[in-house]
Amino acid sequence: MSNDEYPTENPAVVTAGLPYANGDLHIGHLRSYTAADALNRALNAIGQQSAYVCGSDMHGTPVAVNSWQQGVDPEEFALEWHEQYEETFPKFDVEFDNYGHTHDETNTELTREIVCTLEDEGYIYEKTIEVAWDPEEDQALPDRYVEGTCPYCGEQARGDECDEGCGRHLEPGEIEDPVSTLTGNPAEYRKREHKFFEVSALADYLTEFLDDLEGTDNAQNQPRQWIEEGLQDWCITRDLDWGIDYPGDEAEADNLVLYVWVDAPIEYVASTKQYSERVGANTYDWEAVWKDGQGGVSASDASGGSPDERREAGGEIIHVIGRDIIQHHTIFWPTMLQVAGYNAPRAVCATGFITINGKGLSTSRNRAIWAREYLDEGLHPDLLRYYLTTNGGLQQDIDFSWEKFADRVNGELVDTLGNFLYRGLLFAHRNYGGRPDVGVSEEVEDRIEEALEEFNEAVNEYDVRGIGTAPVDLARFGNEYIQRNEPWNLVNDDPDAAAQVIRDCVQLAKAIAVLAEPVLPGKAEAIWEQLAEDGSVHDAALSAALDAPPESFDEPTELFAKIEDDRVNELDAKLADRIESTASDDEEDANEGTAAADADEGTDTADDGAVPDMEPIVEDRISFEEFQELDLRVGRILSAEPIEGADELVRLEVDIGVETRQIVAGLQQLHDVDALPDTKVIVVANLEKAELFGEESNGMVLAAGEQADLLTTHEDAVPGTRVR
RNA sequence: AGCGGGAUGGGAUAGCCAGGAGAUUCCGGCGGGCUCAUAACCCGCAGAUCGGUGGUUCAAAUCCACCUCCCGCUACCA
Repeated sequence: MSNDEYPTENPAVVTAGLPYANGDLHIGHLRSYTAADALNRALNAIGQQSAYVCGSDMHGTPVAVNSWQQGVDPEEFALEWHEQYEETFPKFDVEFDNYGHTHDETNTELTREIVCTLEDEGYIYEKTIEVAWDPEEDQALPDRYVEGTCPYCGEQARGDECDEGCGRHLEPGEIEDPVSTLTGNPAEYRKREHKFFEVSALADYLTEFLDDLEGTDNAQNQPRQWIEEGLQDWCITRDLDWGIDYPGDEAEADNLVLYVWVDAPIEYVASTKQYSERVGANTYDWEAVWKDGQGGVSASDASGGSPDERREAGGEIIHVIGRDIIQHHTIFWPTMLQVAGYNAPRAVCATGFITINGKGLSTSRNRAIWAREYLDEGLHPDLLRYYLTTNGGLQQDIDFSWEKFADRVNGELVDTLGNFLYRGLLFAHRNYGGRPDVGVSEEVEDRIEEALEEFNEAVNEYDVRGIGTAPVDLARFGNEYIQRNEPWNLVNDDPDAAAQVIRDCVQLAKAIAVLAEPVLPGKAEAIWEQLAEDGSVHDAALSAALDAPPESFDEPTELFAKIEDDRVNELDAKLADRIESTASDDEEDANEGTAAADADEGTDTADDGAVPDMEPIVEDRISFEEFQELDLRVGRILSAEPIEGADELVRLEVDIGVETRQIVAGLQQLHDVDALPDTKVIVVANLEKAELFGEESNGMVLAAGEQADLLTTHEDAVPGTRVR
């Protein structure tokens, strides 16, 4: 690659993060696919050769677990999702030049080849670790395939994480009393050889890589921190039978499969390769992009040449991803590429998250706008593309609500852009049958050139928002221009001047079509047709914005329709109902009170700040007997001292009458520790023991809220008195 | 708590990396204009000490330090 301004001499590739073949697509996904799609289209428009590739991520434990639970073959399971994605993307005009999947032959072969190179280069080593094993099925139990007891807190936990207890990450082999989630049988531990990729040896390379990396700030700053903290080597194999077999006879016999994050990013390369093979290397050469265009590089050449030299030669690799997978794209992936002798990415653009009505998107709570649902509503894809790409900067979190959506669509697309095009072209058609036969005025030509320049700058800064707002800004100018010149009066007073103004408007319309193509491809094509232009706007270069449109064209039609308030309310109500019903399925009538109120009032007051930051009262009532299970006692703090190395934790000796307990509490920064002794407190005496920072905590001291306001007694109840 | 990302007129956003004109645009409010156009469009007004405090500088929204609050990740939330 280069760090030269686009367009460069090298071919470019834009990739979007692979969708995981395990669930429906929603607007969170769509945000990065539409952004990357727009970026790719814009690159092409400014004359940069560029391809847009992606594919479905088929492997990994979740697919294995879910398909197994449904009793279907994992390949079949994942392929079904893959096919759905493949059908859905074009409906949003997300046009991949190639869309493959990680289980196809190209990716499988390429992955094995790359892993072999990593081995040959000496960056892979074996290490024996203990893994859980189901003796009956004679199968290893990675990650979520095993449950058991957390060795730290005694809670029920998953193989890789104590998810309901202390939250600790668990290394393979740590969990006690392991049980197979497949059969429910007790699992045993077996020693297994696994492969590790020596990421830690490449810290210097990564630092250098990050210095040149373009894209969003977060993709550059986060990994710097991880490097400073020290990089861990990366276990790249799993005991699974779903995935790409680890190359080599011995490993294959062992049933070792590559960790899903090894083969997933390689799909970027594989997908580019498939595209290249389909159109021919003369048209698009994947090796020129990913290798260095010098006819392939052997591993030894790769490590020999300086990174700079290899960069100059290769293509412009641009990754668009979600913020949650920065680590994979800025640590693991570039080190793999480097060792395997491939080119480094030029840019990593990490998008922010999306909230719905101000709350976090949650697929399990059904708080999401699903891709299919949006289409079923009959809404034009360009509307959502526009909203998602122009609402804020790429790395900003953005909020979605139907109200905001309608607001932007109506104000910017309908009133500004749509209305300018319609009034201008209608005027032109009625009075001149098309484009008046005069040249463009200098003012308008200058303004269009300025717009093209801004567009070009936006592309160079990966500023998708700027790409999307460029046509709207130009339309805004158009409205101001036509208003200022009043051609409807000039038609009678000064026909030549009128013709000039309308000529300018027609040119602006054409420029808008060209500028709108990346974000509003469907609507841009419609403008193109209204102008009776030949060919497709998708193939038009940016410079076409200044070429004269055809002399005659038909009566234009309105490009966009307003989204009326009723429609917004309807969409909003549907969303609210759906979230509501999902919630009630889950937790019965936990939200009964508010649900009833909402049903009557519509959705206006549903979520808005009516309730301050207080947590709602838990609606599920417990019985008196259940309450009795809590053994609450009055206690008196005898001593308190900070725990070394912990910021908040204090070790307390508490007299609870029958005995003295050691209890660890998070009070250090909220209380004067020296003043704690002799304070009376309320203790949960029968809470199970926990270990924090190596200290046993035998019970829990009650305190209210963030400030840890300690609960105490009002009169003189003695330690040990039961609270009821 | 550590680390990232934020904080800009009533709401939402741009500008910050490469410091200097009246701080951008959208929604909303007020007043006016136009009538070609989808009650659309245009003009004007009100409204921001650019989260706070210091510092660097001739000059700070922009750079530096510290702090406060929000959002994520991680977590010592027993």
